[in-house]
Amino acid sequence: MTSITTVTRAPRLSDEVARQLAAAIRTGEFAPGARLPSEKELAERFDVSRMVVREAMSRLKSDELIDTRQGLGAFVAAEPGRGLFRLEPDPAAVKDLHDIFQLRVAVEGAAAGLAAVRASRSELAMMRACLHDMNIAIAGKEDDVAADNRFHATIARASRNPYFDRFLTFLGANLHGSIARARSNTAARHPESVLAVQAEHEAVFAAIEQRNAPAAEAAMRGHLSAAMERLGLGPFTGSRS
Amino acid sequence: MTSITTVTRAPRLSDEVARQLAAAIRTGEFAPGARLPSEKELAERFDVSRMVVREAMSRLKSDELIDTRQGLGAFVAAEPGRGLFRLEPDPAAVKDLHDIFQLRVAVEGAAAGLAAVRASRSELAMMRACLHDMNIAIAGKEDDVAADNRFHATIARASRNPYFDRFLTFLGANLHGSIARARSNTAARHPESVLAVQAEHEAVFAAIEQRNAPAAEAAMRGHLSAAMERLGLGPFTGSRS
DNA sequence: CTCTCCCACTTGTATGATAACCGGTCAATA
DNA sequence: TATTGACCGGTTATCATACAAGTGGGAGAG
Repeated sequence: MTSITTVTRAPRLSDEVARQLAAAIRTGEFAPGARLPSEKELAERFDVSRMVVREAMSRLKSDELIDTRQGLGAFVAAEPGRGLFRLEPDPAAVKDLHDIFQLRVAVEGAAAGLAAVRASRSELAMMRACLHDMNIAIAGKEDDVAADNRFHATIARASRNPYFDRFLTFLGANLHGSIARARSNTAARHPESVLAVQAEHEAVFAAIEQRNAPAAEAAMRGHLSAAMERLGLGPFTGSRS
Repeated sequence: MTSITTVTRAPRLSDEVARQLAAAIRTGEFAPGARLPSEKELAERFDVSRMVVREAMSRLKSDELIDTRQGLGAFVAAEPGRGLFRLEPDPAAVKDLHDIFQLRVAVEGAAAGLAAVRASRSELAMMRACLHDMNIAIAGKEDDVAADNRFHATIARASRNPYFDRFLTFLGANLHGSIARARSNTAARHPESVLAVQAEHEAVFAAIEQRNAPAAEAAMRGHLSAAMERLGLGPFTGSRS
């Protein structure tokens, strides 16, 4: 046994049914407003029990793809997928990571601009503390990723717009795993790049502290664009003030 | 009977169970990685059948809040809610609409910047056609909302970043309904504001056509910020180049 | 003590039954 | 004729039970 790998666990039937129904809806096979076949009929067509169909439908309801009414049937939602944003990037596809990161650059840049206008005294202090922690780590030839994340999270919160905060948290969660993998491929961080990163952080903070929104946005974009290139995801290729 | 209203339809049990479980997970009552009580136990605790619990669990699985393994049980996901972004604004809360619109300003501004760099000839032609249609409508004292939407959609597509495109479509779908309601509250659009809107559109297009990314971003932000104020959602209060 | 087998527990799936609900038919009635 | 109201077939919502399949631990053999 030379090439052992994780076994492919038998997929749950309801997953498969949900997948197929969702695909049929998204491709327009079932148009918005149209009525789906009854559970009984779907169960026969897929050759599964009605239970399985119901569980699949339950998921589609949760995703707001369909809408069921007792006694009437199940109907494709007027706007399938409204109210729900999902991103399932191919972790191997650099293009996907690049595109998602680009979205983050745009949003977090704007968040920094808002933070420059709105950050409270205590939030500024928190940012300063993060910079301090990172400096200490650098002096000890280490890399305080936690403080880095805290710094960015504080700025997002300081935007005083919960949707910026939530969306950046969301994007971050999706990028973290993929980035960690991408980073392990490239060589370890150059020791001098740590200093560059810290300089960028200082620039962002300085602009926020001075309440200079355009400068804060530009600095954050510069920082994240540089981060993209350091990760081998290519340049931002967007507008730069 | 002076104040008749629609009756409150009895909520589905699985909805309620899913809601309570999701709340328990999000508040940390069930920590990430922790094992949930068995379906049987939950069924007894909620005093419902096991099916209802299973349907609720199915939805939580779909939202990536939990993860079940046959024979083992159900476990809270390591990062509950990762891979899923939902916004359920209170349509009556102006603050929510303001915040979401602000996010749109940031993202669509960046999309315009990217479009200035990347838009193809045919996409430029499409934008021009939309402007033309809107001008015709204005001449006839009408308001071509469809062309307006097409114009914005084309720019999003021209960013050549599918995530910008998808996210803006998502935000648009969520804002449309609320905006329509908000607009009906205020008086109908001033006739002169239509001209202002068109001037803003022309400015955005001109910058894109000239491949001037910063100008395109600034113009789009200006346009959308003005739109926010026209809708009575307050100013953008962010960075402005 | 170690190894193996078995069993309790859990989720996944199937089946059948009942209740609630909906739209339409159609006869009874004013 | 027009309105009402009971009824019917079909559909979803819920329940109950049973069995299959996967997991982990513990009893018992060696």
